[in-house]
Amino acid sequence: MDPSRTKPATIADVAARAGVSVPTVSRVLTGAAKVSPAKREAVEAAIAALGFRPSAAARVLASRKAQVIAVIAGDTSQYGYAETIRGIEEAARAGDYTVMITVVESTDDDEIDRAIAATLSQPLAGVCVLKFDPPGVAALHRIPPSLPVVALSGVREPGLRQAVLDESRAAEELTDHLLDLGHATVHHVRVPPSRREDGRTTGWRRALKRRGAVVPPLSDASWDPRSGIEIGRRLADDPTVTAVFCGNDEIAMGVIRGIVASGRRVPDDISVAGFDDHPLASLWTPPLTTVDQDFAGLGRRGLQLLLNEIAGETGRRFSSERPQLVVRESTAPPPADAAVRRIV
Amino acid sequence: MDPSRTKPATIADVAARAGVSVPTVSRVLTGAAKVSPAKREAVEAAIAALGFRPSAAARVLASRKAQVIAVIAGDTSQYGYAETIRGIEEAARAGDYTVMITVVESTDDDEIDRAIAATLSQPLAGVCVLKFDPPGVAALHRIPPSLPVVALSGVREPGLRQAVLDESRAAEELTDHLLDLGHATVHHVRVPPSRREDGRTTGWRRALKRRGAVVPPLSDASWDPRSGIEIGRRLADDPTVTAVFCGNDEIAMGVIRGIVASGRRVPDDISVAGFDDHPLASLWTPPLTTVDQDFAGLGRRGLQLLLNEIAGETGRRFSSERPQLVVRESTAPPPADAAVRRIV
DNA sequence: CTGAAAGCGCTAACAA
DNA sequence: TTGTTAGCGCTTTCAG
Repeated sequence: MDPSRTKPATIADVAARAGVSVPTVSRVLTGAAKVSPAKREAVEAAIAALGFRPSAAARVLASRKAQVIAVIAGDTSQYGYAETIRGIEEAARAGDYTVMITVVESTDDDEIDRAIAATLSQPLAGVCVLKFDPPGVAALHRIPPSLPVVALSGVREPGLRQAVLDESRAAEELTDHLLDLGHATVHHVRVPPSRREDGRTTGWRRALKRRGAVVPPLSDASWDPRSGIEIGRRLADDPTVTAVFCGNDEIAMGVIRGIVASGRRVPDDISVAGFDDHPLASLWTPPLTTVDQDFAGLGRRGLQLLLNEIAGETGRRFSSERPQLVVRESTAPPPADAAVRRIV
Repeated sequence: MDPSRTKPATIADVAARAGVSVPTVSRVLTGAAKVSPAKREAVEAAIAALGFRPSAAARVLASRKAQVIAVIAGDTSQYGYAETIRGIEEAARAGDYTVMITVVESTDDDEIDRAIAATLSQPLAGVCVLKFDPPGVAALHRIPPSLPVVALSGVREPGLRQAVLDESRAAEELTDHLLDLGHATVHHVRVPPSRREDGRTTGWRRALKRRGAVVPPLSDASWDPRSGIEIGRRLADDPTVTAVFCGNDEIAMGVIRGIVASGRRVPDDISVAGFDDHPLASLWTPPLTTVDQDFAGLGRRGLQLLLNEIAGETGRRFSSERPQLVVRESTAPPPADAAVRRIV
């Protein structure tokens, strides 16, 4: 009587109630083989009446086919990660897959193995690795080669099935925008890089070199927006700094805060640009010039690639998209005296 | 030779290689029964040599015990949700559980069932429902009663195993703070409520009534920070408005933007407070007065409660924590003329 | 189209 | 302590 004590119906219960054999029930469940309309209806009625839900565990065991996608990420609450995961989940749900999340916080192999052990012992259809930071990159190498894998990141790499957001091209375009405004060079604040050099930094450097501008030393920020404040202060103290490109919008907000605290204005004295087009970027004072990254789309594309591989398709192993430059009010031409100084 | 074609080792392979029976391998795996050191070592060596990883599906099927926790949420990329999920995942990983995420976007029973069907067919140890919005609330009722469930939310409700962040107390305190500053009353901008009335709104109303202040009409915002802009404009147009309490920090940022665009100052003309202590709240101009919510802690506490229930403990069914008021610079006494108008 | 028989990889009694 | 014997709930041959 107590529903909480009723144990779930099995396929045998359904078969009995519908007056058919167990394999017939299985056939209507999987839709694999033809079943006469009469029996099919009887089975469906029994399923509904019993509230039967097939056990995924038994199913996986018998069919050797899983319906779970594991997502491995270095972080889940950062804007970009959270959005990417949202896109993955959305696409997975549409394809009747379920998403499992595992966070890896370290780059140490043993720690990674420990973190992903519970997940890898699950029956997995495939794995999505968010390769935006060192832990994500390290985790990629610990996935058994027998599992279909797709990497999502900001830089193309050979030999990998991956969906990317072409950050270096976008960063190059953003740097060009600043240079076009008349700045002699552009400083860069880097967020924790995924490799020796991430796409944003690469694009920035490439634009500077192509235009013959000096490549100033990098500043390194953490993921915490407040880490930008001190960097902003330091940059503001250097009178030759007129343009700063930050690795993400949140750091840009911190940097602006630090610059303003030092008594210099944005963009009048110093232009500051971010990256990502965070939901608050347009609300910031001043509204941020940035690059719109479609993270949710990246997640969807990545999952699609993975599903293709799972289906055994030999087609595309790669999907790239170019983020869009969004010019707002935090970037402007350098102040007149800076321009003069440059010419001299 | 090709590792990608090697099929995974089974427990039988391990047993054969170690020269023991299958159940003995199982015993060292589960640690349930005593095994002689010699055999244990042989088994462990075989496991390592073969890179054996037990199949969770088979394990679940045989033992009827799952190691997966499903998290059902209405959103995953919002700051509060993302942080809560991070806390859940962290605690789950520590307890060797794995976390599965499912998003429900609708409040329609059929759609919810469709969304969670794939997840519920998995062998689940328990379910965490993030009950902060209407889809989350609706989803709670669609979980089979046979499954251990814990609800995470901002308001206590009887009959539920739940971890809460006592929002109404905190909202009351925040409203009191504004009233203490000398404001005649406080306006409220609500984010999509989880019930007829959410904790933030309840606390606000309670404080106002207790202090004998007028309860002004509510404004409703969406989750998009930009929806606050228009509301800010409208509020700024009403000269009697001197204090606004927004349902979250992001909306507060939008509201401030709208107020400033209308030519009024924050906090000089109008005080604005948020809720959540978003990572950018302290960087905003002006830095936001808000309430610090420990979402990650909420997630950890909730998961702990769920683990207790799974372990069959009859102990605490409830865990509550009081968010902390954080006073920064977006709130101040009302302008002198407003005070006069109030006395008259 | 349908049913009978045989597992999937593991754990849980039960003897030994 | 250890091995033997039975399944867990489902899918997959294979006959019919």
